Amino acid sequence: MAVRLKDIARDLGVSVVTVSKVLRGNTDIGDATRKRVLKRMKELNYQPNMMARGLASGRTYTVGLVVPDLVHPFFGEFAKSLGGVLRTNSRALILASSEEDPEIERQEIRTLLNRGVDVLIIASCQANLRNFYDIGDVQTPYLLFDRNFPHLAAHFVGSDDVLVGEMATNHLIEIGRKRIAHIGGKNSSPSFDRLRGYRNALTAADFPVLDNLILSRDRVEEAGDAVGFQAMEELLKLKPRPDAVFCYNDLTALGAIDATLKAGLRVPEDVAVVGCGNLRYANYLRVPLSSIDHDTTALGHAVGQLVMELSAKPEQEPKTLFVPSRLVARESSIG
Amino acid sequence: MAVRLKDIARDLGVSVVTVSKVLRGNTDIGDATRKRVLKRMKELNYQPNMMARGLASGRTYTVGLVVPDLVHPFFGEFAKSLGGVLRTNSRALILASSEEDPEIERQEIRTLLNRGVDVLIIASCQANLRNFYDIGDVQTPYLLFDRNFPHLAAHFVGSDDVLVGEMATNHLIEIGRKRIAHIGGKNSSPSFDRLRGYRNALTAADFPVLDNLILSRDRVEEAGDAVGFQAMEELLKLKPRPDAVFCYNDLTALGAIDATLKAGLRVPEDVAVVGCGNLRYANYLRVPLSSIDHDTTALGHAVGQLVMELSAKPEQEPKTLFVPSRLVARESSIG
DNA sequence: TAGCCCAACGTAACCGCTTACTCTACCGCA
DNA sequence: TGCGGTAGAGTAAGCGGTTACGTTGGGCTA
Repeated sequence: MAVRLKDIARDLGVSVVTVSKVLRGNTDIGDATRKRVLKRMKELNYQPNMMARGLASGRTYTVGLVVPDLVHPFFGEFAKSLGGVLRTNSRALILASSEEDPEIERQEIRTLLNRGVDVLIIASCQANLRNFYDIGDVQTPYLLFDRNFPHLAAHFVGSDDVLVGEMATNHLIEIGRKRIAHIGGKNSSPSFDRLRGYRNALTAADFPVLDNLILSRDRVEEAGDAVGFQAMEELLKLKPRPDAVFCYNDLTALGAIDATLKAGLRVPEDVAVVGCGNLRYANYLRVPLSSIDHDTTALGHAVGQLVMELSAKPEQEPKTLFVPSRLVARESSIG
Repeated sequence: MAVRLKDIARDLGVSVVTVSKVLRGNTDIGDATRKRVLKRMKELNYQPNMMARGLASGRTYTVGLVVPDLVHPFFGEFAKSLGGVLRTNSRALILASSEEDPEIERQEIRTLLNRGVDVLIIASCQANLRNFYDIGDVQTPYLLFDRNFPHLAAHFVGSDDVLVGEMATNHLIEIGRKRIAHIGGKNSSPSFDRLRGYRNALTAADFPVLDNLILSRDRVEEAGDAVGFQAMEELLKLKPRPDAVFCYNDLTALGAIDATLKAGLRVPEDVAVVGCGNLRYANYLRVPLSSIDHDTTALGHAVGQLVMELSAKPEQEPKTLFVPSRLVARESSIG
């Protein structure tokens, strides 16, 4: 059986409360007693029972994370980075995957709240704010990452996706492309914002924003390659056809490149492609992919930081934190 | 504040125990009472407090998972698949990443045990059994996956890695290769076993097993591409040089292919390459990669299954479960 | 020397739920 | 008619901590 406070108290002839106070660094314990208690804890390798502590104190030293898809390298890297921060702060991470299904997401959020997580971290796949709202009856602090709800006064940590869209598009402009298309997503703030960035960049360069060069598609996260392939096929039918495309993410870009090559065209000579996410294997692809890198590690650290702040002081003015992104140019654009 | 059993009991004029019994499906409650209780639970959207339940019952409906690296798609996919099974069984998943560091791993295991997980799932990065052993003082059931300790009587779910090695090597033999090399790992059961499979296959085909064609390297998981690159450079210096290589994993294979191409040789004409893991992007690589697919989804399901059995009946004869793997041949071997 | 305060520790209640028993009718049966 | 059995409920005691207050005794001040 595990060692309990009671065991230590008995061994030392003090009360459980005294031991508990030592454990939590309470100051009203004498130095001699404190040392004896600490010594005995070491000896017995005492480990507090988190459930008991959680029940009594209302704090669990646990944070919940809900992501849409663990397979997505972005979320994997994020979880890893976040986990590191939490570990050094003695917090455990309860993980839930929503599989990009809003209903599952709500269920998972409920579950995590029942388990009494101190803070909830969510990359929500809800299409809109309303669906998300009914987590609002709890006072557990939460923060959004990657995907934001613009009109929700919540903490947010993520990329500045407008900037991301601008960077990618500007890059294509700078390498001399004239007809730049965009294959985007739907129903998520990164989709909207990257598209907005794309428009901004074109406008700033006095390029026309052509509706038929903008394709917004569903399922870009789960089946991006197929979606990108099909979207690119459509774009290539246009006359004149685009000479560049900014894709919502790397998977979409892979599909787009595939379609381009299958059509007998060259990347980047005929069509330059920029993706988003900078996946680990970008260098080993048929055409090494130019991509926007999100610095997921920094993102994880930033979120971890905020989580610690929130668990110390739950009520705070909503903060928005942008983690800088950068373009990594490879052969798909600068062949 | 959240709804408690007490609230429901008060509303209905029954005792807390009665409500608790209904909640757990205890049979000694009358039908009328049961219905009233259930109705009120629905109305108030009652959600049991897992910490209280855990504390009182010793069962938490929580399982702990320790993986070496979340970024590795294998573990990401596994966690996703497992998470699905657990969700349908109302279990939560606490995730810990050991970063391939044995010390962190032990720390995480301790943490998870303190939190009272019902079952512990581990892909251990301990180099040997001894380091792993001191989790043995607890009676929390645990199961190993992916990486086994041959002499530990523990539950194991994973691939039959000997078979994996044989399949990969046989494939290379079947396409007519004569000098088949192996770039392998160190200190993990998959490394040993895949190497053994490689030897088996060669021997069965009356091929010599040449030591200079076998390179066992550290860090194949975290930095596989660099490791593979360097190892391949070495192999290519041999005279005569190998005409095929079976790599421990896909990342290693990517590095190996890279080195081969950089040396001015062709894949697969001069050197055929087979990897392991069948990563999602295998099709989009410079040279689409032949690889052994592990069916991670099935693995997750199998583990989930066993977890449920163990949480119902913790003491069981250790089981070993192999999930079938299959070869997916692509251009890196059958160009 | 009375009075007070504070350091150092203890008491009791409680967090929300489960577990093992106890209690009370009421029924059937000999 | 009396007894045991049983269905349907309740009681009490924890699980291992924490929290808000008490309680001590000794040193200091006036």
